[in-house]
Amino acid sequence: MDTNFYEQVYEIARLIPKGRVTSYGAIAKSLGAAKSSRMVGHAMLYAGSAYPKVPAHRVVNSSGLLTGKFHFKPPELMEKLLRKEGVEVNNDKVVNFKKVFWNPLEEINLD
DNA sequence: TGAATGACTCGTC
DNA sequence: CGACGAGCCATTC
Repeated sequence: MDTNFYEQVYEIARLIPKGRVTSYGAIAKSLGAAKSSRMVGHAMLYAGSAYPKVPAHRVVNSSGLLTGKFHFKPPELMEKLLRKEGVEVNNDKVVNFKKVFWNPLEEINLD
């Protein structure tokens, strides 16, 4: 896919450190398209087809809710993976979201 | 080409 | 604090 937009999303998503999560808006913002947060979510759908695979489970909405968990093969996989990486998840939402939140804008350098 | 859709976000009630 | 509505943008039919 020459959809560079998605590629950028994957790039950011892949940069998400283990045990950390980020929001669609944050990724979109890092791409310079803060308003295209929805596209980030759509890109995540392609994540399964993308390679290397993208840790879509580390991407949640601005509230830390696992909005896209139902899109996983087993909807519970997302939460499972996050917990496995050390991210506490309760009621489909990330616990201490602010603490585990990973801001791409601060980590990524456009140098 | 116009209309519909979505793993979002924000402001109001 | 929870529910509702409108805005935004790229992709698809």
